[in-house]
Amino acid sequence: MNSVNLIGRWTRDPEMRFTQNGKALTKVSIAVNRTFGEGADFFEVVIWGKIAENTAQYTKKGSKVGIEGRLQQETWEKDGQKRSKVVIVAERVEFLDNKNSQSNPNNEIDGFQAIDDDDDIPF
Amino acid sequence: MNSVNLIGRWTRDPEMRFTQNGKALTKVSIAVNRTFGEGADFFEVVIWGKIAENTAQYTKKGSKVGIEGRLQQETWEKDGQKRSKVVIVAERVEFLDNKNSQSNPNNEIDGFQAIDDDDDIPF
Amino acid sequence: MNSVNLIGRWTRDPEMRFTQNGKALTKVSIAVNRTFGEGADFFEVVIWGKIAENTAQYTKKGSKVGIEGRLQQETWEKDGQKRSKVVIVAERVEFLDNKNSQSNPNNEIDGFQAIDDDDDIPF
Amino acid sequence: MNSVNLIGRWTRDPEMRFTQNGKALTKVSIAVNRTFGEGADFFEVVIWGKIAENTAQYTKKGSKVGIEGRLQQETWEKDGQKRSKVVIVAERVEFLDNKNSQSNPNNEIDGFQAIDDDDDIPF
DNA sequence: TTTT
DNA sequence: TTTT
Repeated sequence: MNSVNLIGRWTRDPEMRFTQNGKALTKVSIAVNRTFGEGADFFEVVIWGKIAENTAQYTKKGSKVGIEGRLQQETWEKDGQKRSKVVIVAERVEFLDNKNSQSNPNNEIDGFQAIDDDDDIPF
Repeated sequence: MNSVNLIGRWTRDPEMRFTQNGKALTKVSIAVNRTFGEGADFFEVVIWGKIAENTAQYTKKGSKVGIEGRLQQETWEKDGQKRSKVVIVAERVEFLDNKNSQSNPNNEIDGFQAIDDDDDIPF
Repeated sequence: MNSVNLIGRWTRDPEMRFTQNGKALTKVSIAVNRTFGEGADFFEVVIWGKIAENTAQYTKKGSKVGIEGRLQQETWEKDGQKRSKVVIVAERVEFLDNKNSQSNPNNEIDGFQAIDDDDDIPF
Repeated sequence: MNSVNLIGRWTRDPEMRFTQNGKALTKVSIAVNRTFGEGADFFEVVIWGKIAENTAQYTKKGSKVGIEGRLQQETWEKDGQKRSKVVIVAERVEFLDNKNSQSNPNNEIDGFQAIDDDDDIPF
């Protein structure tokens, strides 16, 4: 079991690219406010596939989002040193800014996005 | 382990009362939209203590909220029949309507509310 | 967002069947102990696909499991009355009885089972 | 909202100490197996209060546990460089080794431990 | 209806 | 009984 749920705001615009095998990959950072209003924690978020595309397209720095995902340890080498950090792999991203509820009455982009990209999800 | 995380909207105004021992108790129902936009699920939510008061004071029918809590089985008797249902006991409620972000720059009621007033530890 | 995480024990043997479209469906009930040892809550669990098969094959009444899933409201009619109840749709089931850690050194069935076999809806 | 749920095993013995203000603090590291059996992720876990004491007393390297908690960003300075890492603050720890289910039929230490230390929780 |  |  490895499950994470967060609500927060992007601290910068989501950056999307395609990997060599053609899969969309978005990286972004989230600010999660602490319970009693004293500051925030900042985490790195990694998103794959169709929701990576949707997130890059429909959200930006400051957007409020809800995330369902899991924790992952990323490891790499730098100067012969093993380094590692914890990131959140988002499996669902819910867009929580209802600014567009006027202009988007059907709420099509508000709500969870599908996990996968290699398929058919209407979006 | 018993952990639930939801984002949704109240389907009616939260109803608060005080129990005999003076503890605030709010009951409300939440609509949680399904992933692919096809309908919603409706759940009953029970809130205790200070967040019960805050929820009743600052949210209403239609308010968007994030909930951290746990599942609980409520049981009772009716006509000599044992009945039971599942409710969510919310230990934190995050108010997600940023309408008030203008009028409430310090964001005091936006964000998680403390669990406790002055009593026992629910967590 | 709709996310549930539980640890508990099956209160009865998982019952598996295949739906008309050939998808495995397992129903079972879980007992989740409360924090301070006073009793338990009982919830109904619904499992689809390959993990439905694995759960039916490798677990039984009394098995300890961890569940990742989501809440779902089931509705039906009885005597012209609309009825409804809350169930947990398990998207992952982790088998926590390490009795078999001897006989199953590779731990292949201990740990999360994949959600799907070969089809739609990864989540 | 900031919620994490994990099942895994301690990679080393939990190390407990008391802070200056007399609060118990346990640090430990957890290995969480990936879904399809390919490897594990390793995370640092921080535990406060009574459950810090219980965890140090009743678990050790290799113990299987379930954790409910939240993510926290720890920051510090090293060589004039700002550094930061993500840790899990465990608010509940469930002991999942049922070795003692024989010798401990009442299961008193199996199950969640309370969060706080400044009180009375029977344990 | 209930698990350990 | 239901929210947007």
